[in-house]
Amino acid sequence: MDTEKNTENSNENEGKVSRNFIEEIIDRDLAEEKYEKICTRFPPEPNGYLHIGHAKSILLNYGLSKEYGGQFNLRFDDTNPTKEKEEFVESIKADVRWLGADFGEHLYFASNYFDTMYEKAVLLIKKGLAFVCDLSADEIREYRGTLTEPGKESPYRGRMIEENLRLFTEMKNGKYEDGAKVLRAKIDMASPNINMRDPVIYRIAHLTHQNTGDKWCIYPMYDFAHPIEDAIEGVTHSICTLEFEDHRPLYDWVVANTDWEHPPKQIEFAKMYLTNVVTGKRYIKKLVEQGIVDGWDDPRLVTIAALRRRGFTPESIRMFVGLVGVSKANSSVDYAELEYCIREDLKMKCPRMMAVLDPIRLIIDNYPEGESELLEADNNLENPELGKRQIPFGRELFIERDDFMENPVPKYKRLYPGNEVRLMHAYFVKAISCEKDADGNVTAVHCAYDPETKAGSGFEGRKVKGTIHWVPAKEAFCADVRLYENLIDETKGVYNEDGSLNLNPNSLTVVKACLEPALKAASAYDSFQFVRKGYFCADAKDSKEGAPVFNRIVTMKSSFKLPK
RNA sequence: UGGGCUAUCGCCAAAUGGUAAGGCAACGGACUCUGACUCCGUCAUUUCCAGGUUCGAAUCCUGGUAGCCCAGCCA
Repeated sequence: MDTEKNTENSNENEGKVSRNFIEEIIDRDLAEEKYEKICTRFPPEPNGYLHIGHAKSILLNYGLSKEYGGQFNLRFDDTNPTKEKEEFVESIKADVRWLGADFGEHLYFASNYFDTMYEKAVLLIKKGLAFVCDLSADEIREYRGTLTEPGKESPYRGRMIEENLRLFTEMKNGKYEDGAKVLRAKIDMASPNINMRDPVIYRIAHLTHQNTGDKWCIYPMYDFAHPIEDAIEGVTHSICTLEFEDHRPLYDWVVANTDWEHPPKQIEFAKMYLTNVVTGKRYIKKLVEQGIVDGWDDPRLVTIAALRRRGFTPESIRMFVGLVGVSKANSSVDYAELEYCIREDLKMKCPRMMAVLDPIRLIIDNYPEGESELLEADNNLENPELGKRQIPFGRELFIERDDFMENPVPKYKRLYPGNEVRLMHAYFVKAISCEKDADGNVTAVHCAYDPETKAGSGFEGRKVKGTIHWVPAKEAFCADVRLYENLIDETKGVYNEDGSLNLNPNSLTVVKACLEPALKAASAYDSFQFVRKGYFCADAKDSKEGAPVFNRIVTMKSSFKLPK
């Protein structure tokens, strides 16, 4: 397993011309012998499901640890019991593993460090660098000043160390109500960086924590807790997103004043957005809570769970993350880039079955009535290792409605009266005529086949320009499948004034599709491709009784546009 | 309007004073048992703008402009 991963990694790095800015920082640190071994971490708060944006962070951190022979930790940043749920820690662990970021034994919880954090807070008080403040939340906000004006000092700022120590102990012991007091770092109320204006580092909250239960009624704030968590674990490079840049001075202040032998260092990179997709945990959460989507794994979402359900492979996501790179410029990556990755990954490794989404009947007039035969087809013509399957073939088939045109447009090379095409894995057929209903819609096409042209027979007599897919009319079975043409449009103003969401999941259609019999053995095929239809996802949730369970994506570029 | 950060092709993204990589998308063409795949070709005389320094600037300097982030006892 390990060797497999290593070769994978080295392959990915092959041909890599430049290092990203984080690698440069690490190279420099290593050259200066600041660290012997590097350690990175992914520190989610367990308050939702992971999405594609997190995948970038996970894989970045994991990749770095691999590249430098270091360590990778998964640490739950569970310092705020109001938001966190057990359900989410399980899903996050599963998703991280699924992505291939192996954290081994290095699974940690920030809440397990509460004792140390408390001691470090006491240490700050003893150093005269922290004080207990009785101001209310509103008062603290007022005293903080604004973006353009400095703040003013809290009247409690000058409390004696002994008093602070006593008060803080009392806070811990539950003597005070929520909000009555907080512990604040004593830094600089006039700092142009608001984070440095005596930030709150501990608050009172009489809540049961999912991990520590009722042991604590005071909880550390992110800015205080995070650097300590990193330091405790020996994290060397604490990689986070851009919005924490302003917090770095505070991060460094905490690290510097709480006495660590090997201080960690924070590095920020830009979050990744995908075009036309709702990224962002808060928005996804809203969609789920408002019932606009089926759940956290609704295939229209870009949560890891949804991508998995829709058929994306871990490999494809790793490729994607590698392709988009890391920088400090805000960016929105085209969804096509993700699709490229899944196509690329699935191309060789999944069987390609035939399915017809919008069927019309194809009648082979010169095929003997009542007869049928079994044709042998490669599951993937580019990869013989995937084996072969048998497909029943007979006088009547279904083909795709738009694979026939009574009056073809210029350059059309599929079926039209007088034109001959190949039926995939079968014979050449030449269209003769068509039947229509009262509204003029084509309902059936009559054609003649040439027995000489059987697939695999080595027939070289003549060539055809088009090949179309089909399904045997008698043996094919129908299933409801869902089509996801597009995800959800992220328009401006995702939220309305009243807090409701201004989004429409406009992209889901349930379609009756005719599937080839081989798909009935669904367990044998966990993925298949379907051509010329954009992408196509069959999802178990809406399948009718007896329908196979598909859980894989089908994606293919559709590139033929009818000339106007 | 205080502070922090960022601007290189439609979208990502390299280039670290030596003459604008690469990928996605797009567009031509070849091939084809799916108009896919594959292959070949095209796609920034110019790096947000304006000046300056230099033999030489995306890179350095000066001055603008635009975008993102920060005033939770959230992370």
